[in-house]
Amino acid sequence: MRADARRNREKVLVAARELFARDGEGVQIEEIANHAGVGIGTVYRHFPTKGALLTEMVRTRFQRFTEIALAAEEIEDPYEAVATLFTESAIAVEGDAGFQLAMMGVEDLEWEGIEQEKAAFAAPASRIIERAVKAGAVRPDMSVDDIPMLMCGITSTMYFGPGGGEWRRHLDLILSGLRPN
Amino acid sequence: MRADARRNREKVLVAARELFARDGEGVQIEEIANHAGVGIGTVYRHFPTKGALLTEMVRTRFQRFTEIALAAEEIEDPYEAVATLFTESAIAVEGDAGFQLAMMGVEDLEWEGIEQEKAAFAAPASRIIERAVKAGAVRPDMSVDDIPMLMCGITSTMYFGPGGGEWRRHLDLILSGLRPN
DNA sequence: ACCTGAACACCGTTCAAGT
DNA sequence: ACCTGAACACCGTTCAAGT
Repeated sequence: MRADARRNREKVLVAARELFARDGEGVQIEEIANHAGVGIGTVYRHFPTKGALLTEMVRTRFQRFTEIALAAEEIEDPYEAVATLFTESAIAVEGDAGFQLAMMGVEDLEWEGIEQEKAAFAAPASRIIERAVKAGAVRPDMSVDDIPMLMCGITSTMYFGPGGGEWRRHLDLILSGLRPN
Repeated sequence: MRADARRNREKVLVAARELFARDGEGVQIEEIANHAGVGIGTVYRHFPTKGALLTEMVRTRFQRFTEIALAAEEIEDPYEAVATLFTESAIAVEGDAGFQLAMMGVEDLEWEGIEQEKAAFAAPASRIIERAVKAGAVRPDMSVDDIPMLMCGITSTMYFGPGGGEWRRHLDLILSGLRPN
């Protein structure tokens, strides 16, 4: 790839990241192109469809969840590790439409190497859950597979209520639902 | 309103109900018009925008939740009444994109008399919650206002997993999160 | 009054012309 | 090789002509 092409690709990504975080799926390609200082054609040269560009955003966001899981794993208390995993992920999602799509869309979006990235998240996340199960800090039937589903539910609720902060209560209810008994 | 106009309006609603339940927000106005056997202009004569037509669908769906709440109120066991309210609502939502929008969109959609309809739902629903709280069957801080939020979360999760039936587990976790302690 | 569908606007996408 | 933006396609919406 030519140096200027690489630079343009990067400019598109930066612009898309910013506008997408602010405006969500609604951003127009032309707006992204203007903001990046390139023509629309250039955006399409690097990302064949709008969906492909969004997918690239989601891919980047996704890695952040893995970092959060790795950090949460360091927490001593088994239950606190689980609670932190959920809470930190939710905070990352809050106010960034890019993250929200990442959370709501994980099930349908596809990209090269998605399996590895899912596995990279699942590894620390399973260890956190398993430890909490063994310690009796969460229901014995809890599994990693519950995480995306529950996070999707919490995310879907982020614009609820006046301040939009009701998701904290939602999270609270979920966490209490994960406790044993 | 002229008799033929009224008939046309009804035909549009029937067509919209069917196609909207099947295909969700994606249905095209032209498709609805064809299916109803009228011109596009007629659809627009009765519903000024696509959003207005969708809102009308949601409004109809919404009343169903009130019926469910009234039926659930008849259940003797205070906890079962709460569980049934959630479960029946979720079943109604499942597989009908119209209901799903009703659930996901309650917070932003607006229509004439929405307050009364919300109140009509809130009345039996609060009685159910209050009774369960007094009986110690759910957390003492549970309120009617939690219902739309939680149902929105469950709905957002309806296409998860292979069969799309994982929402039952989600509901299970939520219900267990609602128990006292 | 109400119905109809050609025409317009908007936005995602393509591609011929340019460097 | 890569960039550009005029042109095309699609779909929501309008409105002049018809009954």
